[in-house]
Amino acid sequence: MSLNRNVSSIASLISDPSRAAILLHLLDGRCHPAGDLAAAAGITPQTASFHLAKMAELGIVTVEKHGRHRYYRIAQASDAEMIEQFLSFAGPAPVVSLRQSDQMKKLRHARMCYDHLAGEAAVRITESLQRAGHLQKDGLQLHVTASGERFFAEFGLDLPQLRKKRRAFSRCCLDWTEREHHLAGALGQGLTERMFAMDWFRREEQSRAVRITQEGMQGMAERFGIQLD
Amino acid sequence: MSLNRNVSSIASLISDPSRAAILLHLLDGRCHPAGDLAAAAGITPQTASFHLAKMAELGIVTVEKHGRHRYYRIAQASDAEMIEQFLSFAGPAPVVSLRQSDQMKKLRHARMCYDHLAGEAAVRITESLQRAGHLQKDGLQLHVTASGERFFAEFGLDLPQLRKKRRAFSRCCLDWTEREHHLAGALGQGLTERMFAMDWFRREEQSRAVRITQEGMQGMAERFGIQLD
DNA sequence: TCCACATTTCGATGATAATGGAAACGTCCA
DNA sequence: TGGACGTTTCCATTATCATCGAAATGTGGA
Repeated sequence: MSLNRNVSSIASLISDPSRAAILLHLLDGRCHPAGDLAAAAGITPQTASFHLAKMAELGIVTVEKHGRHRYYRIAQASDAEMIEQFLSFAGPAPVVSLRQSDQMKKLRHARMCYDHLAGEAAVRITESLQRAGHLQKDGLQLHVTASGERFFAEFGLDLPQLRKKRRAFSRCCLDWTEREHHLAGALGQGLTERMFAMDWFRREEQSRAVRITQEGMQGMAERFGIQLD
Repeated sequence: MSLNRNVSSIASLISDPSRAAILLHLLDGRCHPAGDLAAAAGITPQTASFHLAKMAELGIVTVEKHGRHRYYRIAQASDAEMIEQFLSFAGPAPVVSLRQSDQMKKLRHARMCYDHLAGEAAVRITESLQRAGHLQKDGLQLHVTASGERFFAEFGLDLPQLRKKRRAFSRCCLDWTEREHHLAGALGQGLTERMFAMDWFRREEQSRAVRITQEGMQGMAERFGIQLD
């Protein structure tokens, strides 16, 4: 009567502080060279390489060689969401420094969750889309309604194209700072991409945090009826 | 930039196969003497005691002394739900034996998730309550509507009493076999208790599985419009 | 009072696994 | 071609931790 092998291996992945630090760093959805991850976790390159090899073997991260660098990233959005969800149980990390608290505020406000937007902004957008009848929640799925089809098309998204991708089209992702759901899947990714293309958001350097621009404020108010401070 | 201490400690709790087996056994919400848990995990009483002490220190389980036995149980429903959710990521365990597959079928059908019903039956009931307009989903909350108030009262639940409990009144709990939400919180517990009182369900011995009675079949059809096989 | 039994504490053992030094490999650049 | 650099592989060290035997604690029953 033992648990699935996977449960234990996934849990032990997170249970090691060094690996947890690496994963947390990778949660921004970007590619990171091994050296950066070592620095982020406070370990030597050898040790980081050891951990990364282990994670790659489990299929949770993938490598891409570019010159003498090897860029790692989380393999699947669903894994990133799993880690995010796990974070939501433990609650936000205890605040140690002012600088950290400031960073946490930014993360809570808006951040990347692998390849889509998370945080207050994402939750509010998702709520707005449901309220407007563009999305309809059904279990862990978020169905796009007929009006939603029109809305997203007008917003500049190519839905048929997004549906073709080999991943969940539209689904919920639990937000660990807001404890609410936000839009994930191909649609979440596409919407996020589009909003970045319109310069509504800009990524902070070296962080998962995302900054909302003036255009973003205005656009969110006009298109989603959301007032963010 | 390291993760919260809790994240690692909780993860390492699950990452050990023996502890995982113990936790899985405790997921039925019942109290279990230490010896039973040792047997369930396939370890000696000493080792089980060691693990249980560690879990108790983290506050994930609590002890109750009765004579020369010490009964352990999962301290909080939210922790049980956390473990259930974690299971949902890894998916169901690989089937090894026919006996196991049979047991899994039962679990998928109806089981206890700490103190409330889970599995297909629970998901269907929750869906039905939403469809009938008695419950309304709002993020992770499930609001009881005015018609819901009447329905539950008529069903024999004392809602004001349930609201008084020092825990979430009504919330979603992700079902790891169905990958859908079911009703949890004080209301989920109360509803489950009431259905057991009406003899709609009966617990299997030594298992989290729950059997539906003839009365249950009939009642579910009449009250919830659900046809379970 | 004595023994059986459930459980814990203590102590020793053994296995596992994270870590970093040394060195090798491959790539970029001069 | 040679050297700097990012990364990995190999290897030895170390620390941690699960495990169990032995013994202690505490409870119930005869």
